[in-house]
Amino acid sequence: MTCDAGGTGQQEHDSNEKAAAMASYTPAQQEAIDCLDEPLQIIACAGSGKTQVISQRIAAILAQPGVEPRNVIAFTFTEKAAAELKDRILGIVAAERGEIVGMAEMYIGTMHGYCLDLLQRLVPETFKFSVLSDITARLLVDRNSKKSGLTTCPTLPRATQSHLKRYQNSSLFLQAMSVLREDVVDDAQVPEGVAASFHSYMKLLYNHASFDYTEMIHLAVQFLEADPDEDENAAVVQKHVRDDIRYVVVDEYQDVNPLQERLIEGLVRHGANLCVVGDDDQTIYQWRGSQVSNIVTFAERHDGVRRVTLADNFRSSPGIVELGRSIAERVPDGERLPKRMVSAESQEWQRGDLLALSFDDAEGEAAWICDRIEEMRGVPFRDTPDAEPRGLSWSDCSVLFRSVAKDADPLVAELKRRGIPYVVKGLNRLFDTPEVEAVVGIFRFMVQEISAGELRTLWQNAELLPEGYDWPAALDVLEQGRAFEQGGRFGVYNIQRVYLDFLEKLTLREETVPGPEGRGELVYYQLGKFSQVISDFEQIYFTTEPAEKYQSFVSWLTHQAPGYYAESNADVGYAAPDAVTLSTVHQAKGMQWPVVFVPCLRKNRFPSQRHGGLGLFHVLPQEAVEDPDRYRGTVEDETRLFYVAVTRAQKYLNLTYSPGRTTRYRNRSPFFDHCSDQRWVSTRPSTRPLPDRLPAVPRRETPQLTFSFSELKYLFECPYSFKLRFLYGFNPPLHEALGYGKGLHDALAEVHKRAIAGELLDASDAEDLVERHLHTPFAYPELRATLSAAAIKAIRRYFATHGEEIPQTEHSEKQVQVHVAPGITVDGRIDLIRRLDTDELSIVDFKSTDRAQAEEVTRDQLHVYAVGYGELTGENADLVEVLNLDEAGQTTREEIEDSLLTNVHNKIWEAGEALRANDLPRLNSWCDQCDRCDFVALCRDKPASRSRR
DNA sequence: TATCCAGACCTTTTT
DNA sequence: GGTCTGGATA
Repeated sequence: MTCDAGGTGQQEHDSNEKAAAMASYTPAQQEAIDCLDEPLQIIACAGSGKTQVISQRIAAILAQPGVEPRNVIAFTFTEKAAAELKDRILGIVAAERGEIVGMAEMYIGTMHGYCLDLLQRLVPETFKFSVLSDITARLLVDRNSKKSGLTTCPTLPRATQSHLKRYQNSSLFLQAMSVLREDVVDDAQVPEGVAASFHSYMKLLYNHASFDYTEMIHLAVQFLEADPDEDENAAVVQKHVRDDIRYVVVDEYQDVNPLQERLIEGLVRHGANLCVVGDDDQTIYQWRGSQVSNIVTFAERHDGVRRVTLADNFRSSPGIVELGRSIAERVPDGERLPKRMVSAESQEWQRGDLLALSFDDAEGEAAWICDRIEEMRGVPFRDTPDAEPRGLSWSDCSVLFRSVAKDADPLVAELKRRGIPYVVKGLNRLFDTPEVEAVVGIFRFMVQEISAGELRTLWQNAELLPEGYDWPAALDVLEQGRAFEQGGRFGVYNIQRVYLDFLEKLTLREETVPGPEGRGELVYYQLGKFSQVISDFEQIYFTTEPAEKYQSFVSWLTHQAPGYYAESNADVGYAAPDAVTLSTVHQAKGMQWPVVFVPCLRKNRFPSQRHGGLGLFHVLPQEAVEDPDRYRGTVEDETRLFYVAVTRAQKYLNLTYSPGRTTRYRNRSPFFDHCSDQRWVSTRPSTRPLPDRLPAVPRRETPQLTFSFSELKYLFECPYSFKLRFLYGFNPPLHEALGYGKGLHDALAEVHKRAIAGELLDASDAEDLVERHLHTPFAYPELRATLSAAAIKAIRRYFATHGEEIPQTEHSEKQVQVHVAPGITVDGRIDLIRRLDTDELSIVDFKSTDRAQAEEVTRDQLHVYAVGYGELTGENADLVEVLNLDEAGQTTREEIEDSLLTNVHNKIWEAGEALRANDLPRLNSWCDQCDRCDFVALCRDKPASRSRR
């Protein structure tokens, strides 16, 4: 599920009223919107209404005769930006032309998501692949430290060590492995040993049926570039691109890396129109490989490019805009596109709005910031020139740090002391809390690193022992769990199981957490996060020898994991709190606030000094890479980052400095001095009284919610189980048979897709299909054999009972989408849609006995599919069927009724609203739902009348 | 005043 | 491993 909880900053939209009244585009904006047939490059300065222009242009594309939504692709950099853009486009299209059919088939999202989707729709060999996160990729490499090529990867002579080391250098290794695929690399310059490591790593990835983030795009690009006569998959992919793709829009083009550039080229090679949107001044991710030269040389690389510059800033006062411009112009001319941002004067500038102040120490600085935040509360502010003024509130203020982790502490302490509500983003400290220390203690006890007494002390100190807790029972879970010599299979020694059982026996529920009101929620959030930590680890180490597995887990917890997992304690739920935002400048990209603080402007911090340590260029010679400096970070990069920080402010900007504790950070940042010299900026606070206060009104915003069908299913079944699963992050224990159901689905998907293409498979293909699609990484050998035999049988059975209907397949894995209300969208795929002999159109959902991902399909869910299908095709299906692939399985078949459809629509809407209000209660009493629930032990006791299974 | 050297310190993060 | 700082030295 993706959700822009917003909460903290307003997205870069000029508010919805403006969107509605936006008959008035500037000439430049209108030119961009109208240009549909030439390659278009939009240079969008900060606050220039970029998202609105893109949305309007896409609406114009869709309004052309003969253009269908599936002909359009729009890439954004984050899922959040995608949700925002999608909602805006749907809004415009609905207002201009009412609902249009097939919107689910317009791709708006990240390039990674697109490539994964493309592969898993068109290339059967990839159906079983799953995606590794940074964390799980690193676990995989460390677990297979030799096989992955990590420890055989040589370093260059000037490094202090000759090879990369397990654990210590795995993230560097992964960076190098990514750069080798993402960048333009001169193969001749890559040391032989590194090339060999790369080969090993790729082999490991494919053997594990896993993509890392880079590989999704890399593989898609290979299919786009390969000779279609030589590669069947390439032919299929390229045919799809040639037939379907007519418009490609790329947002944040300045952050595109060379591999992504190749993807874009591959998609438009057959004549699709390309529009790129970006601002070279806001490139802040070079260190991740993005290449500014893409945007600078775009016009040279394409014929007949129309270039439109959106220079009007609708966000900020002239003071902010001019200050921002002076910062951008610190970057030498040759490195940026010429442009001149001007203020559209949406905000008024007054002397004293922009301050640059020095303090003697960090405490003084923090105290002043808090004073200023309190002082700003209630100050009249107009969101747009024609809006009624309202009083500023907490959520109108944000504090942007170069490094939250290093610099935010004094301010956090002061905010806390004064009781000002705040939200911190980007803090890497989940593992510092006593609660998580106590949880880690569980596993340190299991490997006999600490005694039972010490464990209990940890839990006491963390204040996590509920009233009347049963310590011996809880301890017994751990004793049992560590009886490794009993010789059970690895699957028996399930870490997640132990963890959940321990919490159960301790009777630690959200409401039994000791302490003040609200602590239960925070603690449960931490416990849920930890459940995720376990999942990440077990996903890679599940099949390791139990004793070794627990030992590895503990050392991973102590040495590696603390660096990975961010805690954001106030982020529970979608209800946006009225609070001051503390965040890094990076995370503030795309946001705006009336009041912005940029504190701790110290030399060596902002701009940040260059980093030492074993780095990328100890593995790859820098000559192998084009423009190696971008991986190192330059002053110009920091300048652009500072530019981003300053241009977040709409009206009030407070730049402050205080010396840091160490000599290194004692001096003022040159950025601070630059700003002090600008005439818009005052170096003393104004003594002029602030205008009369209004009541503080927090900005209202509607968070974007997008959920999948399965998430919706949980929300319908039991809101509290949804909360445990998706808000807190609890994961059920991994099951040994995991992957069985997915494999069956995938095999049948291939059958149906081939049928659509006119190729009919039969029972004799069953083994081959299972071989290709069944991936059960957690099964022990006998189980794997059993599952494989069962799958073959199930598929043969399917051919026997439904073989005749296969030619009547209309769609397989059809992507559908239900747009329930502004900001609430449900996404999903329908397994199969087929025409029956009765000429009725039927929506089919496959079911299999895969305990770990049992899809208890409800009538509601099927009707959601029906609604989605209706929105997609404009045509209503007649039936919904659940087809059970089990031996004894029964097929159910039901007519679709209009009244049910309306009902479901309302029900989704209600569920979305409840989610936004954070109203996710438990079911009233124990019921069948609870019997099946993985987390019932975290929720309630089993009534005595229910017998144990 | 210029130069040398020991010692301290070490960011950002989406997919 | 690279960079910055400040005190020691020429």
